[in-house]
Amino acid sequence: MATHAEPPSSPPLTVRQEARRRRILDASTELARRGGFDAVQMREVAELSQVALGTLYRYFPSKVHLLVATMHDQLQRMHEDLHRHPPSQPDPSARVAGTLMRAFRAMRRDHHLADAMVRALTFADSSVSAEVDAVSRLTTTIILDAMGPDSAPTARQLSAVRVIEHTWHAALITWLSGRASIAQVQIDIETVCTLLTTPKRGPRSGA
Amino acid sequence: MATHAEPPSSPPLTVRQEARRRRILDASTELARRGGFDAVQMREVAELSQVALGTLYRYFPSKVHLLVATMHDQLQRMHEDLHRHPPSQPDPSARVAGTLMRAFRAMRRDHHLADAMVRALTFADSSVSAEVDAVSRLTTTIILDAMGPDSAPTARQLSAVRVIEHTWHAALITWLSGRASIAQVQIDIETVCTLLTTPKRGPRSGA
DNA sequence: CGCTAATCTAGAACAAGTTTCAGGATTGCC
DNA sequence: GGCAATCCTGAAACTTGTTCTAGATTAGCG
Repeated sequence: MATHAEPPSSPPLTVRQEARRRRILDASTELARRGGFDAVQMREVAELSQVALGTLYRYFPSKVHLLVATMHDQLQRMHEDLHRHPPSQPDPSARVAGTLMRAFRAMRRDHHLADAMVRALTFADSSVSAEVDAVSRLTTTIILDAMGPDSAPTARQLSAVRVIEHTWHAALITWLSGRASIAQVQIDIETVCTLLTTPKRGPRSGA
Repeated sequence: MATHAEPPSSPPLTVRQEARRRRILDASTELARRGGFDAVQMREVAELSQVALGTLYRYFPSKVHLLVATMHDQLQRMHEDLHRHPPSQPDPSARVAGTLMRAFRAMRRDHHLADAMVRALTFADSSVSAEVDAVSRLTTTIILDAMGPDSAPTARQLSAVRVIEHTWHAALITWLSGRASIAQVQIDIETVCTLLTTPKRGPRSGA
């Protein structure tokens, strides 16, 4: 399976097509940076990336597809960055919280871009599930990387990672819409990350 | 403060205005039940509720406002229902999980309606924050009710409730878009609810 | 090179959310 | 009952996501 969903059809893209796709993603990122979700207008993306509107829709069948792909693109950058400078806290759960807070700082630097990407991600319906799944898998990978290669994660920890992702997205949303402060987001992330180092109680899957 | 945001301005609504508002909410609910978010078209809502389009916009300044208000309306019904038949599990955390699973069953019965309400809730931007906040407060109330009147919740538990709400919304989204099974949603909810009965570790606020 | 299929372009057209406006109906108030 | 302010109606207009069409361009291939 490819790292990202292939735009038009199965065959590999030509060089020019790859370049078009990149121009489109860059235009999307740039417009999102300027004004968030609303500023990413399909006509403007087409113009800025020097591509006809119909072509844009051939590469990304909807605005939401485009923005989810943009998020995937940005996440990949962050993933590489994390490989270069991995979190250094001693505790796995603290490393995960630290990683998410680092991502959060990046979002704060570009809150318009964050707005566009996160709104698209949560607004996506089933027609975008493949692309959203790709983003979700990448996020999971980033969190598991932050936990460290120590031991294989327990079933309980995998459940915790799911809940951490849920909380991460929902906390971002409340922050983006101005209903939660930065401090509140931090508390929420730290709270949910304690799930990683909690003694098993309900579930049957102990380490 | 009123339980719901007043539609046009501050003064209390006349009887006819109250009736209009109710017709609009009912029309919204009915259309959402039929076909989810996309089926709630403002022109159709106006027609079905026998109100001019301009009037609809006077009561609810956008489609998202309307659907968030619809969610608030439905949550109030569920809240009353819970008062009549409160959850009976012995453990507070199990009562919360049970309550959310009951809500989830209601959503499964009307998954189109759930789609419309939840998508609107998470798509809402800052212009809807007052209304979204009202929904959030009501949800918090429902969860705290489920925990029981025993003792006042600790600070740690209040943080846990926030994270539970985050997880609840995000898990619903993944289910609605077909990326998570019913069983998976249940696991996520049960996982996050263990936060309520976890020994304090990071925070300083012990019971 | 010349052919064919796929792709790309420009632009019109369509759909649904939102805004606007002129005029009629209701309401509050004296 | 009459007056002013507000609200409501009906319809058109505007915006932006999406689709469609007809004609270039390009890619792959003999």
